[in-house]
Amino acid sequence: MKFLDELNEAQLQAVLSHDGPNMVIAGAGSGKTKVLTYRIAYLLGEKGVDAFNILALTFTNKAAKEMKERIGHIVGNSEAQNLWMGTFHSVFAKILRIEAEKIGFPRNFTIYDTDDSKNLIKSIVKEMNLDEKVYKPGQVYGRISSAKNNLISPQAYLQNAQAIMDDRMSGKPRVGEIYALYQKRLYKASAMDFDDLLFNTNILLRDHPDVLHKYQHKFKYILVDEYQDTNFSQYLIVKKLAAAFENICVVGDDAQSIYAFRGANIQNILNFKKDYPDTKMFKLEQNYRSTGNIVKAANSVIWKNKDQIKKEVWTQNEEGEKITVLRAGSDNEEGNQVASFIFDVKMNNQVQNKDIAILYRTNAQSRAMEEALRRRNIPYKIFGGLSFYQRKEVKDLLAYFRTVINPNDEESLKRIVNYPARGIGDTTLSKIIMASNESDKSIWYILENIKVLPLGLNQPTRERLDQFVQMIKSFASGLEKENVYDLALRIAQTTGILKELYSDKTPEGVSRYDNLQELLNGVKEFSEENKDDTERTLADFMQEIALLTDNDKDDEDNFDKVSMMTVHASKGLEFPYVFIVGLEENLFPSQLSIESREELEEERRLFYVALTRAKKRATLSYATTRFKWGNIQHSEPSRFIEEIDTSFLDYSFTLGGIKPKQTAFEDEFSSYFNKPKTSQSLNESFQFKQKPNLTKVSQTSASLGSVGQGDDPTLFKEGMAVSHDRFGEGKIIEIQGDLPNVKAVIEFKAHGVKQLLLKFAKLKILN
DNA sequence: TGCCCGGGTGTTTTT
DNA sequence: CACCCGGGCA
Repeated sequence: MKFLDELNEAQLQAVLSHDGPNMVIAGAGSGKTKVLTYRIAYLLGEKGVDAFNILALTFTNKAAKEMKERIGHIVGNSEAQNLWMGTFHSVFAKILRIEAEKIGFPRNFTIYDTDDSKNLIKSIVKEMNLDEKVYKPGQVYGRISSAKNNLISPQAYLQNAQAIMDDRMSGKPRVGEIYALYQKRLYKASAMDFDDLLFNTNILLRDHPDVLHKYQHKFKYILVDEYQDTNFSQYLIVKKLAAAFENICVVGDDAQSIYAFRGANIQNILNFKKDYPDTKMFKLEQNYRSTGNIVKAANSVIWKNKDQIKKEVWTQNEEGEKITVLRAGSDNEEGNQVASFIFDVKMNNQVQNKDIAILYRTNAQSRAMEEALRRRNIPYKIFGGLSFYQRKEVKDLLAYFRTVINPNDEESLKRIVNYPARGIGDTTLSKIIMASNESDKSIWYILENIKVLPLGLNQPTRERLDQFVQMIKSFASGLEKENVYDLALRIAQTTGILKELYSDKTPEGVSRYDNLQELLNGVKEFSEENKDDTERTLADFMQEIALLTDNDKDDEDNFDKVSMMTVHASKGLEFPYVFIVGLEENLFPSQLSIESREELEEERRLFYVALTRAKKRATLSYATTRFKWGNIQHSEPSRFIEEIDTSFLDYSFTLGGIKPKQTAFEDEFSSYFNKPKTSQSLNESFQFKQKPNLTKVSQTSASLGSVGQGDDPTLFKEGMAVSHDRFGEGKIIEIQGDLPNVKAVIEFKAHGVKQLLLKFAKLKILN
């Protein structure tokens, strides 16, 4: 095969070793995707393996799509089309639909997204009369998710000593019960959450040897990309499927494992050899992406980690420029420095915007960067954030689609039963929900029988509910015979959603309407993509969309913009010029991670990932003060900067930096002088919020004529009598926390005990 | 039913 | 600080 000469020796060996267990440790930028692609092409083209017998699992839909395209180029699209290639979730969702009945689910089960799951948990917490402040849906969901990723069922969870203790320690002893009820509700709704797609696949393969046998023999060759990011549930699926032939090839880089916090287990890659003693291991160590300086700097950092597979990434590329370090007095100034640096880089090196990326640890950091780029008229695009499919109006219409496909889907049903408003209020709904939970029948079942069930609802209400049921049924009758776009449009029109948004002429309303049009266009495209003769249904559309994220959509209008994203989101990407910002202790590495070695090592890997995105030049920046929770906080440079061997660093730019003592006012002032003086930017500079001044005043001197707000937080002591605008008079029982987030526990005469943040509470001292 | 206000809370992430 | 949520009120 002629394409094989495009590979280096290590890559070639990894491609040619087609049978048996193989592990490819692929350093950053070492041509990992190339090896996977050619390996599959080799199996297809040279070894005569049938595409239907190959299973390739990737981390994102995007990766799967790109790889399929590349393989298509080599062996032809029709052949590539037959590969089973996709994310764990999408591949096993497909299999679960085929085998659904075996584990007691209908084929049309709904996939709940994270929002659905959290809403469901929220209603369960309410039902159990638990405190929502204690049992926060997000946290409970996290617990349940990690249980599922470790294949711990609700029953097992309730008896799991570790889980019981953890929950007790965190003050949430009833998580196990919530989990059990949550699972019951999912079942009643014929729904699975993301983790269930993997959990239930495990159940399916465990309890049905015939099914296991079938897929073991179907997938004679299994390839797993980003193996370092698999969790236990995924690991076990792969292990079971591969057990018959052991033609399994995993590709990954332990140094780039950055998802442990959501259940990924780096041990999966470290222990692969134990599972398959015959493993042939290949190391791809030549980096084709970055300059010598960047590669060596990255090495010098990652070698500080204890947990790793020994390897040395090297490159033949030129040494390139050293890594620049920028130091700023504040987060805003950091933005300005980075923006002006970008400006210079563009001027001096003929660089396009799309060649540049700004990477940060947390999303919140994007704002200072945005403002600075905007002021210099540098176009940018932020990755991440609210996804198209999570927008309210989109979710609303999708909820109709979901209800039509699976009327048992309670989260969707609850969402739309009274939207657009049709006189079915909360009271009515809660009666129905209660009846549903008591009888263990779905809400839909109750609604279908609403006319004969004695729920204490009046005649007109029952009438309206019945009309709703009839409407959904009329849509459902079109599922099999109506063209998917026609049906979708009919739903959007008949329900009145389109009309409702069309009449809203505010900018937001217009944009919502546009979003619905975009969704409908998506359905139209989907129906026209129809390659085989079989008509694609609305259920097919939802199946495709449920596991899609914005990153998977092709971006049309991002052809020349600076990319801004979290380091996590940058994995697998590369840019000639990379700026890693906010390199400060307690930010990167994150405050949450500096206590244990394992977590700190993950932060270090994260930094390694960030650094190795850069092809030509990397710039690191930090600020000595930063706004956090509305306060200025002092910060120290990140240990990761110091961990880079100094011979690869260029500190000269930090010397001209503005002194850390500078006040925020001067900061804004200087930034004003640094930027092009167009009238527009002049206006913008006046729109700045004057954040720090107020805070400072209240922290240092006692209320200098503060606008009748309340007394200075430092003056409050335990035992004092105070008064509050709303709660009236009370007595301070306890003072907690540090300035400026001091909390007071106050017993009010009329309202009982409350905890108030002094900086907000506007408390007055009596006498 | 929807708006306003006070209060609470947060700042990895992806399927 | 900025955003979200729930409660109170019109």
